[in-house]
Amino acid sequence: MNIQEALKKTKKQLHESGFKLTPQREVTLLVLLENEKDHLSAEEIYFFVKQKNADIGLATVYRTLEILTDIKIVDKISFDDGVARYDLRKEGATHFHHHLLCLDCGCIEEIEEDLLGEVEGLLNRSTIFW
Amino acid sequence: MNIQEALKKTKKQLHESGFKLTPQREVTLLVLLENEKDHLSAEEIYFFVKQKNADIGLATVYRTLEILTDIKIVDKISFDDGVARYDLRKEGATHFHHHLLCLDCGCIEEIEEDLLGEVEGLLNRSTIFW
DNA sequence: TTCGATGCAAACCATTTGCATTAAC
DNA sequence: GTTAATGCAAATGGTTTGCATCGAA
Repeated sequence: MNIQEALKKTKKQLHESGFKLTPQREVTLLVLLENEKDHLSAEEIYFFVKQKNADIGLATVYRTLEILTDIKIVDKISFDDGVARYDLRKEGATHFHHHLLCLDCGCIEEIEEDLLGEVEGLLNRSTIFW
Repeated sequence: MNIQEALKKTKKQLHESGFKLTPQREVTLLVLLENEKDHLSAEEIYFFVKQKNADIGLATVYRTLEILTDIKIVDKISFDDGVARYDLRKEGATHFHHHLLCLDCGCIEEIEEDLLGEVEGLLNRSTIFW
């Protein structure tokens, strides 16, 4: 699926969840899709969004990310550096995946293997993994 | 191992790492040992420490917890609520364990099963798990 | 005696919020 | 036209830091 298709799909999800489709939300989604491999912080997303000549405030980026987290389009990740990062959910992913954080360079890698599948079966939906 | 033994042992670890054994550090260790089952935040630890009539500032608690994290006596855990929690390492534990956070009541449970053992074998010591 | 440790208050900084204005529906 | 969404600036709150003092070694 290319970016335009994915954008269309996520916009539809937003709309179906009862939210208005504003240009600010659209450009934030676009930045997330264009940087799917990275784990961007709100400030970084704000920076990229501004580069697209978007008229947007940082608070709106935060508010948009909160909505996207609520409707499960992105996952919010907290490492110990005091900055939350946001990760687009993989197509069809039903649960969180893990990350490796390099203590030397700070880079983040994803663990592809499904480490939690077995345990998740035991849990109800009021529970999230960490 | 009872609390007094454990305290003696962790104090030794602190000292062997080149840190001074101050009353503030000792009482912080004691609170951590007495609440081993909980996942206390710095503020909560400060509260318990103060209850022991200790003359200590919140900044010292933070500084002590940073040291204890560095020398691997505790693990620092970040959920998405903006408060770091601190978890005494289990005796002989060589890697991080996982947590379940209840979205209704906020309680935290530990996952006993070793979910990461296999993958850890692939990694060098510059890497931490999340 | 020395140098690390402490307490306090101020600084920091990511995130949230109040409010008047704007725009999606 | 209604109501949610936005931008801005101010507030929030957990954590860190500067600095003078203290005390473990």
